[in-house]
Amino acid sequence: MSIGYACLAVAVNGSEMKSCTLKNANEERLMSLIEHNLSALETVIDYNVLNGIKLFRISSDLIPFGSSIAADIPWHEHLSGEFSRIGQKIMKAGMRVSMHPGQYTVLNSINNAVVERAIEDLDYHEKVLDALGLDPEHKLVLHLGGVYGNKAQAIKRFLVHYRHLEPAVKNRLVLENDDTMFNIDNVLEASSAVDIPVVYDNLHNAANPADHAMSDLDWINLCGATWKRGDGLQKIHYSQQNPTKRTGAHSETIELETFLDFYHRLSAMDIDIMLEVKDKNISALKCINCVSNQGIGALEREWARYKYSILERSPAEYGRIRTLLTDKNTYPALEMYRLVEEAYRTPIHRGNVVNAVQHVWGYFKNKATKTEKSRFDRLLTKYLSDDASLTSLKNCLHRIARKYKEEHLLNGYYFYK
DNA sequence: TGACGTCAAGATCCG
DNA sequence: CGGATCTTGACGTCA
Repeated sequence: MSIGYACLAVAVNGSEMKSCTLKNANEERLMSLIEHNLSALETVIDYNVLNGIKLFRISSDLIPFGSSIAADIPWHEHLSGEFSRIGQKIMKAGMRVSMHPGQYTVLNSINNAVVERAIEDLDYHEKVLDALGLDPEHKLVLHLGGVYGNKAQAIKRFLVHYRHLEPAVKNRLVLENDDTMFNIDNVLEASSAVDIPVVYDNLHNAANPADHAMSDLDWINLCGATWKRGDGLQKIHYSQQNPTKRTGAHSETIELETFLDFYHRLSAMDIDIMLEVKDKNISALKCINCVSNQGIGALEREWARYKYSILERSPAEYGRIRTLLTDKNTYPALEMYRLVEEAYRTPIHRGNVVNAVQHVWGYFKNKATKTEKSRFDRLLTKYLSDDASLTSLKNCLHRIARKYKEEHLLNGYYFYK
């Protein structure tokens, strides 16, 4: 059982992907972007290994225009050493990765050109996982596509096109229910015709349920049967509704209570859970640390990252968590994250913000230049009189932290959450 | 024709 | 000039 997150890591220095617009793309530029992105990927993989995260989705943006203009660039040969090194790290850590072509990859389109591009896109994704040297347990997640007024026909067309895919692609392909068109029943029907494993997405199911209602657990059990030997553990997507956005929109963070309730209903099922949530690795670590004992050290590392963003909201919670972690013979993960969530529910008060800002400034006050100090002072004054946003004040500190390479601050959540 | 989702690039505005 | 903030881009379907 692994819990993971998708595509990008928050507050992980050097993990950012780069891209360019189509009109600025040329072979040289793309190649340098690819080199950069591959190194960013390695940074994320290293971070995952270090933090015990064993499930991760690689961003489709790894190779910009990977299925169109970059398809002619032999990046996998130029960078074969890097790819296989990263792949080795993934395998050695027992990490499982995946990729997920988005809503615009439509294999069942009624437009042949769109189908062609979908095939090229799948080939591209397969090429990345292949370059990493990963076996078919590392999956490619796909949606069925469009309905075009006739679901049965649309599924039929998907199956026809599916049968013509490269075997390597077929070996990795898994299908997911979507939040507007093909519900989990539709996907299971398509799956049964050609034996494609099915990824159950709980929020998509809530937004777009099957005709006959069943519990998450029952659907997960049904989908479990579609995962065969060689496919690896059954995989599901888990997310929570964002209360301020449209139905089906992912939440900012995973609420522990709700997640644990879901998780415990799975009881002893050995499945991989991909979280789809805005704060990515932050929620993944929270969930991982709460479902198994990762050692008090893991909690201490988390506390080091949360520290100033908790202080910014609630000095009381800050004090409680500190006290909680003093006994090194315990593993108070649940209590710690409950206090963290409580602090994040606390409305932000200017006094607490300034207190946290001053703590962070403490890292630089002896080495900052005159200009940096006066800029900081000026912004702080303006913030106090409501003439500057908290964001600009924190961005100012973030810049200084980058300049002086304050890893402790750069790896913390303060500048990001 | 706009909305949908996603992220970073690009453009523009501000002091 | 640097930094903050808005807009665009790239993808395809559907209302």
